[in-house]
Amino acid sequence: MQNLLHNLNPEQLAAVTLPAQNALILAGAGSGKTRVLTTRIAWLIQTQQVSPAGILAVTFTNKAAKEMLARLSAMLPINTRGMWIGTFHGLCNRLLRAHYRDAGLPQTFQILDSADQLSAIKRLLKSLNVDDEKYPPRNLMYFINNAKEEGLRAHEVEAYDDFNRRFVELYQAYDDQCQREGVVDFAELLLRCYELLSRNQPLREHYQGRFRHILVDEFQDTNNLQYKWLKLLAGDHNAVFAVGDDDQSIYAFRGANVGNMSAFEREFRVQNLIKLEQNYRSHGHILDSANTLIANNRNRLGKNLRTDAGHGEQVRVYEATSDLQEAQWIIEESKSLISEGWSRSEIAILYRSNAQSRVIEHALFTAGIPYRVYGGQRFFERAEIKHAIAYLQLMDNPHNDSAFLRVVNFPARGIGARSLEQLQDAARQHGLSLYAAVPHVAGKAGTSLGAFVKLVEAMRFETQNLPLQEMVKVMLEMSGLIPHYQTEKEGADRIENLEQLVSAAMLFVSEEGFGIDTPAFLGPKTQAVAGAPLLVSEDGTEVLDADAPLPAVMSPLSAFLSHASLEAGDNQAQAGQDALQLMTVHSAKGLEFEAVFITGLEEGLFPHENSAKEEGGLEEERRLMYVAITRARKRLYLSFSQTRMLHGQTRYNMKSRFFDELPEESLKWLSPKVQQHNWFGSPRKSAWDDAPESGANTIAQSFARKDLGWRIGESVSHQRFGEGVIVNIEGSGANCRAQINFGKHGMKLLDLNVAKLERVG
DNA sequence: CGACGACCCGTTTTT
DNA sequence: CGGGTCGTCG
Repeated sequence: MQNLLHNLNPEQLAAVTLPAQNALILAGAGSGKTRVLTTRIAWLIQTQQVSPAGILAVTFTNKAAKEMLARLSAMLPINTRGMWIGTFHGLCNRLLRAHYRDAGLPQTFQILDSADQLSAIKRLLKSLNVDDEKYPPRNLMYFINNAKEEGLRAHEVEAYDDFNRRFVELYQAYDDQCQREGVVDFAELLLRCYELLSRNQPLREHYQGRFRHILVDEFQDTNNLQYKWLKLLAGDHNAVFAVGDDDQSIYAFRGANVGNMSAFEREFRVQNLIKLEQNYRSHGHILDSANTLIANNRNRLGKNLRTDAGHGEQVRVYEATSDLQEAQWIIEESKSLISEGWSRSEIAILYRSNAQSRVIEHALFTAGIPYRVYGGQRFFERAEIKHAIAYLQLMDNPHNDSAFLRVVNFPARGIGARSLEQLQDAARQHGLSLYAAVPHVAGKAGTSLGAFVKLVEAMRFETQNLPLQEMVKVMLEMSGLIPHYQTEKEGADRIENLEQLVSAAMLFVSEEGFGIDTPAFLGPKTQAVAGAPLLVSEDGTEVLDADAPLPAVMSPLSAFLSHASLEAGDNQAQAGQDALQLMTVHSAKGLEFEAVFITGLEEGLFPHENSAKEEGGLEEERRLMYVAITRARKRLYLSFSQTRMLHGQTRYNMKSRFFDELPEESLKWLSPKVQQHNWFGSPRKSAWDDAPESGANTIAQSFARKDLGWRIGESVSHQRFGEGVIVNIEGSGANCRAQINFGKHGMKLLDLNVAKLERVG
């Protein structure tokens, strides 16, 4: 125990050793949040306040769950298998698998990822002859997911007008389709589980009685349904230990509700609120910048990070003339960091939106510096993998129409649109799945469709007693996927990926205990079963507690398919090599680097222009900036550019308002703030007017002399609107007007003969 | 049935 | 500008 607790600071120690009551831990960036969470669990177990089976720890990402498990295994000598540590979705999946009957699901229900969900919706709209111009599939998807995340079924959603009523009807139709096909989307996983526990009292009481300690990571990211789910499981007697940081709430756009933190404090009658404000990551100037910036937000729970690390270096600020030149500067700066001995993987280049990476990538590529971009396509999202998964899905549950349609004619077997139309008609007529409707189709179409059904049956029969990885191998051959890609000239990469799928299956079997004879499987898991009470299902049959070994609850194939949907796999293409790290600010959350570049700090980009329209949008952008700043340990660079190529045209942006919210004494302006003169003799606040970059040339060309001596790209000041940049000038003489970007005051069209503008510089 | 061209649109993302 | 989708040809 001494070991566990030593080296904790007083606040951390207080949090770890709190009594078994609800608690809210406000954990600032770099304050040792994960450490507190895992040490808390270890301490509870080691002091025998709870058995491993009494722990429920919830995270948002698989990565976080894995890390927690890994740290725990290092801390505790015991087997961690009895503990429930996972994502909201993973845990709900597990509960639904164990209690599929009570949840009203088929045993082999399958999980739709977002892409699957969207195509299911498109298919629905088509089958109902709905105009997808008027009801865009994407909007319907948002509508459905939002409703589900509020815990609302179609019949509970208020239809306030005809348009909205149609959405509600389509929501109902979508749920019916999913039920018919035996599939659930991500939000459904949570909602179905919530409904299961709220309707089924014995089940609810069983799990409430079991999970005496519920621990939640990244609490600020919970949505309303997750909050309700936690409240339900907590009941009146369990202790919820919620860890989060309201200042790092950056996912409101996908349903996260920061308000859950104060709601939690109130509704769970939190007596124990502990702030972790000691930062172990960043040097002083960096931390001061973060603190000063975030102090501009209202509605905070309130927190100020401190460090013992000393001031360190100032934050370096750079003004570029063009996005190209900004990229070049980043490369030069990185090069000198690297030559000073900084490791490439400890340097991160962050941007607000993915589109910004292009220029930087290009410059890095030209300079021959290895880099890695996060956020691309993930393993299980690749087309060939999706095809293979569809075959596996059909083998497990042939009524999955999405899977059926994906591969019924891939590789091509002469089943065209007209055959499928006949089949879909027959299915609708008889209320059957496509698979089941095949016998109702006559003629040539019926024959080829029948052959496909026979193929699926054969794959199922041939593989029924094989280990998972063999099953995948056989499927790849019998389905014709491998032969197909062998004849394709660009198929080599795809075959390689398909082979990786076999490896993934093998790895899954060994890690998840689906290797039937492994000692890990027979050991602690059987004990768990013996100790777990049998539960009586609503239909009177006995079912196992959901911590029965997974093979007792679902087949290896079902489990692997869940895994493929819930954990789409890594999205890092070129792993291994020491490379610069490129990513959006969002994906940088939770990571840290020695040196960080925050790029494109311009009005309209960061803060993003769309954020102005949203309620609380600017505050979320500011939190995003806060997250970005707090990623850096020792060195932080901030950069912006006067011009930027976006959507095929040059934009003239003002520097981000966030610069005005940073402490001046912590900043060091690299590009001198001196007035210089360009070719036209007009001043422009910049040190780079002679930069021979193409971006600068674009400006030069657009500097064709307009009337009254004003120029595109020039910085001006207006009595009411403050500082702005001239974006365009139209007309001439008495009719000369300028379009000016006044940043937070927006774009204005001003008559240059009337407006009182002053040059800035 | 596949290839190619017109056209549209453009934050952030995990499960 | 560039990626993705849709529709029309061969």
